[in-house]
Amino acid sequence: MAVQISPLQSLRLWHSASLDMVRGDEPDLSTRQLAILLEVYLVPPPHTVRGLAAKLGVTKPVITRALDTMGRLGLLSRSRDPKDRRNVLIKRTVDGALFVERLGDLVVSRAAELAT
Amino acid sequence: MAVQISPLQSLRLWHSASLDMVRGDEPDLSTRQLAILLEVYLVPPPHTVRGLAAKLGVTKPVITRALDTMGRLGLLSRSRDPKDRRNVLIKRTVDGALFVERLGDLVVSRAAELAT
DNA sequence: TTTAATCGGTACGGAACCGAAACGATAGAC
DNA sequence: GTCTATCGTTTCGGTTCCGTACCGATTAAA
Repeated sequence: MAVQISPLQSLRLWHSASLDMVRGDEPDLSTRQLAILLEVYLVPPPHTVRGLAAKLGVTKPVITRALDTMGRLGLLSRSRDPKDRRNVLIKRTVDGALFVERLGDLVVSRAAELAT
Repeated sequence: MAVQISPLQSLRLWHSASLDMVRGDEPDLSTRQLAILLEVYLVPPPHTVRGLAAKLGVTKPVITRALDTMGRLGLLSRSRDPKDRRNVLIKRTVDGALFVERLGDLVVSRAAELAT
């Protein structure tokens, strides 16, 4: 079932959601960081640095730095792939799952408030 | 008419929209910049630096810098308020309106692709 | 007219980020 | 065992951003 939404509603939804993120206590993530976070939590594993870099169309250090920052925030973690120790597997965390869950609930509640 | 959307759909929608922004040619705006841009284009004027800072819960220099950056990109412009020359009024631009319009269309098309 | 309040912008030191390039570690080919 | 390719990370110089504090300009109050 596709979601029915008008351009103006889309913008208003994104607007209020962005405002909530900026105003919130948690440090607001950059667009790149958010894209990485959602990729990890919405797409089935495994996730590697190289794979994420290709998916986002950015260089590897961008991913490494974003993982450093979000790792420090506890939103995700890294571990070596035991099968191929060159790889690093990006894993979900409990805190990260809660964060993403709150994000989804936030959008839902903002969407419910939308007028035509 | 409120928009009906589930948490998972919300996250998938934000995910694909973020990916589009990151992958796009245009430099991807930060969450704060996007919040400012949408505030200016969705809320009736006038918009001042101080007002935006209060609305977003950030300091003035954050707004000044964001206006510098997005002004350089042609997404909005500044001009002194002739009524009270201490104020700076933030104004919309043609390029900015087109950018925001594309953003709305992008979300709509991504929403249409969503499965349950 | 002097004083105080209010605007946006700037200076500052520190932090995070950028892409390109080089690096060590690991794995596979020969 | 020796190359070679492929990982993720680090280094590099340069840019952008952060909040605090201060500045010049403008307005309003005394």
